[in-house]
Order: sequence, then C-alpha cells, then structure tokens
Amino acid sequence: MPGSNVAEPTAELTYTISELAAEFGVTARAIRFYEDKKMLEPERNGMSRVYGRRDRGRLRLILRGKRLGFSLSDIGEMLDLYDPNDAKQEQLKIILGKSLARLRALEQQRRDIDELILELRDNCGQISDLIAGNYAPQIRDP
Amino acid sequence: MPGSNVAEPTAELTYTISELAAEFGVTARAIRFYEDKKMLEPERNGMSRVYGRRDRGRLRLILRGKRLGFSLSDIGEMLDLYDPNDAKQEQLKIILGKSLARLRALEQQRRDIDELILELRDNCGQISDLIAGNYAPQIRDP
DNA sequence: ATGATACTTTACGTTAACGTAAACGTCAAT
DNA sequence: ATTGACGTTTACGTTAACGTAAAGTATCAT
Repeated sequence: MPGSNVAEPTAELTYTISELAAEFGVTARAIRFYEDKKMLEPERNGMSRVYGRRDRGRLRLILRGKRLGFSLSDIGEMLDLYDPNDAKQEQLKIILGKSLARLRALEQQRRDIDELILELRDNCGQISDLIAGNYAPQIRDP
Repeated sequence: MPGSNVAEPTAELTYTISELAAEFGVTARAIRFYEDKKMLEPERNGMSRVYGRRDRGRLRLILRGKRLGFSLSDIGEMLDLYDPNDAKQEQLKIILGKSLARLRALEQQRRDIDELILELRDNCGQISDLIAGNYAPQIRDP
C-alpha cells in the first residue's frame, strides 16, 4: 500500500531525460547543457540521470525564461532567486535586491509587449479594411 | 513661415547615425548591421547616411523587438507587416495571416510574463518575511 | 596643410546556445 | 550473442548578432 511505510516520505515521482525532453519539446542535448551550466542537478541511477519534481520545475522556468528572451546566465540568476534555501541575512538582502531588479525588467517588458500588441492589432485592422476593399485612408501622425 | 512653400512638404527632420546611436543607446555598428539585414534603408548625403522619421521609427521597433527576445529575422518580418505599402490582394491576406500569428505569439508571451511576475512577487514577499525575522513556513505544493 | 573629428567599407574575431558526430555502456528482447 | 533502444561523454561545428581593428574619405578648425 502506498503511504503505509512511514520511513518513505512520498515516493518521489521521477523522470528520465527523454521524458522531460519530449514533454517540453526540447532535445536531451539541451537539457544536459543546462546541467553543464549548473541550472539542473539530477540524481544518478548508475550512469543515467534521474530528474525529480524540483528539476522539472526548474526546467519549466528555464524554458519560460527563454521564451521571454532572457540569456541562460540571466535565467540562472533567476533560478537562484527562487530558492533562498540556506541564505544568511546579508545574502537575503542581495537576493531581494536582484529580485526587485528582475521585477522592474519584467514590468518594462510587459509594457513593451502591450504596446506592440496594440500597434499590431491596429495594423491588422487597417489591413482588414484594405482587403475589404476600402481605399486606404493613409493617416500617419507621429 | 513654415508651410508657406507648397512645394516643400514638411522639411523632414533627419538624423545622423551617431545621433540615433546615442539616442537609443546602441552602437553605429549595430545600426549599420540592421541596414545590412535590409531592416533600414537610410538616404545618403554623399557618403554619409541620413536617417528620417521612418527609419527612426523602425529602429525603435527593432530595439523593442530585441528587448522582447525576438530574432532579427523575426523582427524583419514584423517590420514588413507594418507597411503593406504596395501589396496586392493576395499579399495582404498573407500579411494578415502572419500578423495574426504574431499576435498569438505576443499574447502567449504576455501570459508568460504575467506568470513570472506573479511568482517573483510572491517570492519577494517570502524573502521579505525571512528578512523580517519570521521563521520560514516552507509551504510547497506542486 | 594639418590634425581632429566623424563618417565609411572590409574583414576577421567573439560569445551564446546548442547541433551533430563519434565512440562507448547497459539492458531487454529476439 | 547480437540487435536495438536508450543512455553516456568528448569534442568539434554552426548560427546569430554584433565587436573590433585596419585603412581610407570628407569636413571643419586651427
């Protein structure tokens, strides 16, 4: 029975490298590369890598960061921000500072996106009008 | 008097390459590189490049795209989407299609950002608590 | 006319983020 | 025991997006 053994906490669901690769649509090479960059640190079953919940979560964050255009070293920092495991008071303040800086960057990025979306939507409207047969208005103010 | 000369439209304010470079905080090299990639096409005064309002606007879009993590070729496409100058009916539909695809991508990216911001904010809160002296709750559900 | 300054082209160098090939280990099934 | 299927390491290749150095041109001030 699961849970009957008190000495066994939660039986940790694990993943192989190709499972993760398939799930997230990346190559195993990439995942190993992230490990090389100290962004993941899977267990080993003999020779093979064994990924747990934590590594899976980290991989998700890595890929999300990539979609947002961050560099791996940037993402590496952000990952560290996520688990202030054993940090001393002084460390914590530094981490908090970096986190806040990241927040600023992300909020700026949000504004960029919103602007782009608005402009693109507007543009789509104009194109639709053109297709619909309207003679183009050609309004262009700075 | 400005506007008294009918033959002269608006006297076009122009910029040199280093003006633009300074204004946007990039190098002249980068700007020339974008031209190489057909993303800008400044006039020439003899040998020197002369940028007008349009190129300046395009440069803004390029850099905004970069901040959002798009590749230059992606951005190149997006730029084309912005001026369906002399497109035929069939072209317009293609452009509209690509524009809508871009919109989807951007909206996805917006969701990514919002998630990240939320998580980071939450994290900042926890760190602040730690600094404030609270004994860490250690709540972690998948 | 001579620097100083700002612009140009050409071309090779660099970094990040993997791709790809080679060469090998391991285990299950045939 | 050999053939896949999957895993591993090592190492070299590739692409994007410029950096940087070299060498020349144009303009302006002294």
